[in-house]
Amino acid sequence: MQPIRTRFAPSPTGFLHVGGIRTALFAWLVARQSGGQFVLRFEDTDQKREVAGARQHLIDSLRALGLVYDEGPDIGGAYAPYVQSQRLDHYRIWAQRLIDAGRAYADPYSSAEVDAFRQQARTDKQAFLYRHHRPEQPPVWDGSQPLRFRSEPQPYKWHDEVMGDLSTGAEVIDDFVLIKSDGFPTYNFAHIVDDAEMHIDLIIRGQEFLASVPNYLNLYEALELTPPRMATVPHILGPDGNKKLSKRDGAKDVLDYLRDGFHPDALINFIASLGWNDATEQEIFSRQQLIDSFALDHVQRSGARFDERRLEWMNGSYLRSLAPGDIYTFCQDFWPVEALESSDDYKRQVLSLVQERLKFGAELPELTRFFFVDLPLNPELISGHKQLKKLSTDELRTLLLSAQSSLSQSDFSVDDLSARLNHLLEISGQKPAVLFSLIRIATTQAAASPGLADTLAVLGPERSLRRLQAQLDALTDLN
RNA sequence: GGCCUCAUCGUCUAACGGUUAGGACACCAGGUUCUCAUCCUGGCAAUUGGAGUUCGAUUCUCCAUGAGGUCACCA
Repeated sequence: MQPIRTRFAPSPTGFLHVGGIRTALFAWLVARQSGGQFVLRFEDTDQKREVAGARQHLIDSLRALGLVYDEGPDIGGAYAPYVQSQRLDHYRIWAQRLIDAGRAYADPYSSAEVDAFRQQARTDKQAFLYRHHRPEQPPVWDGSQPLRFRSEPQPYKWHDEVMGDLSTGAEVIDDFVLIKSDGFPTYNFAHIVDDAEMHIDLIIRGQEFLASVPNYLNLYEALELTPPRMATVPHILGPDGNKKLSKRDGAKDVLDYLRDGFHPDALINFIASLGWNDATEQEIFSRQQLIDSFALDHVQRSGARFDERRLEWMNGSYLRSLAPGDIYTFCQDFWPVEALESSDDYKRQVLSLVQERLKFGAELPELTRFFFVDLPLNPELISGHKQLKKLSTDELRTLLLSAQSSLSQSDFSVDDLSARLNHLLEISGQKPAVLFSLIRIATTQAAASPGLADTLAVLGPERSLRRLQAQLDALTDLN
């Protein structure tokens, strides 16, 4: 396989959401798979839309997900700079070539005049084409007017790595703006120059650019450039709508997912599988497996909905597979505040019990708080229990007293606790649903917890017996 | 309105003319001595509609419908 150079070229106008990440991921996968390079480039030609901090945010997001780029704004490379606002001289040179060849001209109209043309087209229920108003004797371009491309409309057929063979008629080709009156190039012009100069082999981008491709092809011809291969990926849709995923649809910053305790590998796996699969029934892919098996022609042509529940399942699957040391490291920032004073050893024991029920890191506090602090007694856990609510207070006390006397003799190893709990089951004649539930509730005051013997063993004798006593006291007060 | 693209279970998808239309998530039921979860077993559930082509269409063609994109001195 020939090495393929790909790029991710976001504009620093906001945070990076899953749609953007997916484009970056696919480009990264192709580069890694082929032994090529993955390039990051900032397309910051619209100063008005720039958002403070967005550049660093993009870099942080890619880093956090492990989408390491080989060349980019902050690390340089053979074709630096990788920031369009620092490449204006490059665009000037290519623009001059077009002017000299008679393929670019100054736009003499005011924006109000162009708007009027546009309005007329709308009234006539037609697509707006500037070239219908192309001036016969345009003024010499002095940089104060927009510079427009003099297109040569014709039909095009081309191949898209994802969408397949595409074609359009000449009616979609227009004289678009190359350089704005503020001196900055448009995306339409700048990306073509940059991709050519940076020797990008394959462009992967969202479907919002699909309609512009014929114009690009026309410009490539005027520039005497061979177009790179192109791949168009459909948008990721919101969870309940059909709209393109946006912040108000619940699209979150990928860093938010990381902050909530989603594992980068799981996030990568999930986003890759959103619209792509290798035609097998495999669902979980390691990073290397993704690199090995990814193929653009297996990317879905229709948009996919973002299903957070599936992400949670996948993340849980990843967390369960982590080795004890790795899950411990992963969870470091998610412990409840009450765990602050606890030893590493104790926290490791707790984690070994809750690892299999953790879907993402931010769930850790609610799952583990009772291991670190005595929760307030919650009478509803008993009064609302379908078995326990049938028992009298005296019966509950009797059961707890026998549990107390047996457990106080225990060394609190899991084996001994299990043996004693089984014995209690026999002598009390109660079902596990009654006896174990009661002891579990008394010692955790939590709606859910890991297995009883395991939980007691981690809690230890002091905490367990104290909580048993507290439950007894509460039941006594009721009498 | 013009142009382009898309269309399989609720969701993500497999089946590149022949399958009882497969898998996963979610959901439901049962099992794993208690809860929650894991794990196991089972269940529910789809080819947008209509014409063609063909011995045979999820698959090819056309039309309809629906959805998305685009028609910026934004990317």
